[in-house]
Amino acid sequence: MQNVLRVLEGRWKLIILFQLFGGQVRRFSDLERSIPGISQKMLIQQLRQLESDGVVGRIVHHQVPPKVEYHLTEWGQSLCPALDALLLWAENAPEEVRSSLILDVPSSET
Amino acid sequence: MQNVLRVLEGRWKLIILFQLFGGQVRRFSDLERSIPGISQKMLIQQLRQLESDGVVGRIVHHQVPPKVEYHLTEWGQSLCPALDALLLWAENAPEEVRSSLILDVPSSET
DNA sequence: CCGTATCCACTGTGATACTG
DNA sequence: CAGTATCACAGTGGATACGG
Repeated sequence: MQNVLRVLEGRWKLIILFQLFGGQVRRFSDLERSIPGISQKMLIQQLRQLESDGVVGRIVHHQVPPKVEYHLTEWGQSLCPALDALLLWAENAPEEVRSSLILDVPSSET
Repeated sequence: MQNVLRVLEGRWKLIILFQLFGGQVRRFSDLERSIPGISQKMLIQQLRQLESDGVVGRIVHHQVPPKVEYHLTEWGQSLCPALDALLLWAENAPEEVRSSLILDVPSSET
């Protein structure tokens, strides 16, 4: 049990999983763009861990330029109900938590 | 969203939450005993964070000996469906993940 | 019983630069 | 585009001892 929960540990794991929610197939650069604040290193690291834990699958298309796609495995898919419940829970969060103390305002140009 | 998910980050958060599942009211020492491997420091630290994030409530009974009880707040209760789904997911985990590489065999006595 | 304080090691995370 | 390598740092986590 503890063992299994550790699969989800890591700052970006759940966020990544949400991106793959519902059977989506996403490219590396796609994920990178969709998750503000994540670095390539963290993205690849967490993906690799999820992959080796059997939650995420990885498909390499041998092309130029390279193209790699990620998706939920079957077991990963079975996480979706939990993800869904989590989403619902997060939406009901009190304001103090939502805004937290974390203010990252990436001033997008001018 | 990211902000809200961070409430659940931390090695013992989910495990603690599972102990409080379904409206249980548990004492400090009770929790400590129920979670093998956790230290007092970690238990109190994670409890305090959960408390200040509004997930867990704390009730002090001014007695000798002291008695403090923890429980889920209303918002914490609304996490239960997710916890439930997570439990179901964990039970469907492939064997490789369940056994993982973590073998902690605390040789008891002798 | 329920914490707090301190010390210390480790590992998770992040910025940056580089490669196939 | 996708990924690796390195370095540096902060926070987490663990052991132990002490206090109300």
